[in-house]
Amino acid sequence: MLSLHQLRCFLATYEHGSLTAAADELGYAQPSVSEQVRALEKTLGVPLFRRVGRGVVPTTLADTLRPYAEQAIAAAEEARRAVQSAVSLESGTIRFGMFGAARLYAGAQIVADVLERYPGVRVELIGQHSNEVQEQLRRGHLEAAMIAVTSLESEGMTVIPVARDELVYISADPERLTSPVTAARLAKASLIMPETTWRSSDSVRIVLRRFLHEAGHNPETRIEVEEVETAVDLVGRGLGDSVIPRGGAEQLIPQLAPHVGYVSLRPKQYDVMAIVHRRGAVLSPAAQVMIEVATRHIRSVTEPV
Amino acid sequence: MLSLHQLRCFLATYEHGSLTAAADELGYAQPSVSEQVRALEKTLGVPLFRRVGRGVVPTTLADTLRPYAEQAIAAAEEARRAVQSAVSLESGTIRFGMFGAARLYAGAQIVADVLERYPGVRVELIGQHSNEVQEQLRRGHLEAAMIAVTSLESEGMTVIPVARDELVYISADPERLTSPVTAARLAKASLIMPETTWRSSDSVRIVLRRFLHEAGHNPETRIEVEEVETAVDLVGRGLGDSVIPRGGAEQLIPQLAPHVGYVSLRPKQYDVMAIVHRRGAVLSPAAQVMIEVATRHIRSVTEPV
DNA sequence: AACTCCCCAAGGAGATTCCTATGCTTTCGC
DNA sequence: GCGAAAGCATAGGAATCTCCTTGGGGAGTT
Repeated sequence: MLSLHQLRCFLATYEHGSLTAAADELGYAQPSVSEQVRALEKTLGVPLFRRVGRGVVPTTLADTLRPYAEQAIAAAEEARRAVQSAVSLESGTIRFGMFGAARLYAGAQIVADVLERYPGVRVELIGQHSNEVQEQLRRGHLEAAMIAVTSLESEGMTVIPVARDELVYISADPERLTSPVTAARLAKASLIMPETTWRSSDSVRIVLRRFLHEAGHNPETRIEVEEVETAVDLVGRGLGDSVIPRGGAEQLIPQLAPHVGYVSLRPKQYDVMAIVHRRGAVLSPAAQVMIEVATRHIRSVTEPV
Repeated sequence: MLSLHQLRCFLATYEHGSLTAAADELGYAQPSVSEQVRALEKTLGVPLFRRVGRGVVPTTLADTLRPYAEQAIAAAEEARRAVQSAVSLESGTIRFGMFGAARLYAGAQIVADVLERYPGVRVELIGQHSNEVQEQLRRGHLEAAMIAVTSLESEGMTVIPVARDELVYISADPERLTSPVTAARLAKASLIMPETTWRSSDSVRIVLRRFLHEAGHNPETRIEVEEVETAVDLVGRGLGDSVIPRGGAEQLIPQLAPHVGYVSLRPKQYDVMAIVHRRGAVLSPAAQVMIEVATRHIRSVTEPV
């Protein structure tokens, strides 16, 4: 009989390409994992891995199985959370994924709002960056999240756009802010971009890449930093310009670099924020509360999609 | 640890409002179901049923849990079905290795044939060059492949020759095509050879090296290119001659360099194509299908071994 | 009050899980 | 090449889990 335990062992093995590594991760001895995987292969009646010298290699049947296994485990994981949070709306923890830049909008206020409505709960806002959050969603470690997306399609996920924020060009030089910035001008600009660690998957970067490519240009940045705050600061010192969401600009410029200004791109470009959760998931009351509050706040400081 | 078995017992109990009835349905004794449900309540740390005189009544927490339990069980059920249907070739992926030059024979047609026979499957033909494919076989990333070989012995591999294709000398100069080319003449020719990256291990090169060495000559090429197409094109411009499989010549000359002709070597030399897989491996149905189709096609455009 | 239905508890047989130790094959570094 | 290392399989035994049977108790029913 198929069991979750077998599926867990299977997935760990699939991801590591190794029984030993899987056993390590799961905290078991190698033969135990080996036994579970073999039992799974037996109940399904098909080989899932080829044993080859060093390590194991998934067969195409393993590829077929994987998404189902993930879904089963995620459902079990969510079951646990749902029950916990059903108890907890009076006394437990509400956990919700949110991209780091959310602090530029209304992070603290969201928490305050939830706490006012449910005085007994503990609130956790998880996540540094949209991509990290998405990974945690996929693995079922998070139930739902509000993140920046570049596509409304994501394998196995439901994406509900909530709001969008315009990307604006910021500069300390008023000369460059007299008219909207085209792709051609942007390509020539000396850019300071944040989120270096996520550079290949950061939503602002992706939008800009698309923007430039369509006009036949290639994106190139002059300075790479991690924090949006740092980027704005450097722009303030005249070391270059940058492109950030308008919400970030309005929030940060007055306190970090008052003489910096901003102007639209032409055509206007947007960062889209969306609620994301596993497709078909039943959302817990706690998640629904968070979604409602977060959506309301984000909408109050941005424009509708 | 949460298990599917517990969830199954929970659901049956939830639906019947009775442990006895659930046990009946599941084919267990009543205390067994009772134990599973109790274990589930313990791992979740919440009560799922109130025991009232006659039968049991789900709590609101049980209501919360139910959809997740159903989803987890459904996912497991679907996993089983998906794997079954993949193994019966109704769906799933067929992955097969094949050397790049296969496109000169019947690459696309092979895929079309498999798809016609198994409309639900996805087909992946992996590989740029025979040597790269062999490496993937060795590492177990591929189950079986059709490649060009120069030896029927390969460490740990089973090699089943399928067909051979003659190597022909191609030239834009009709003078040089009046009689079969001997090793002595070939050694003096100004050669344009493809597959530069694989030059030391390319099967055509190896066959030619052998051919020349036996007659006491050393191979030397004038121009090195990557693509067979490029080589044929250059031969068409009179920059030199080349040696390629006859299948490639027949395919490419009419479209790339119509006035180029070809002639045999003396003695005739051959490129041998073979099915290769790890020694002792039991081949999946998918691999067998690919082998059958690929063999049939290759044979239809070449001569038997 | 007796009966019935249905749950819980206890105890034991059998299966499963998980460990350690060991052997075998492949791979890697010298 | 050849020894060392990595990694999976096998074996055997201890612990745990599963599932059974039997028996007890509470709550409706007659």
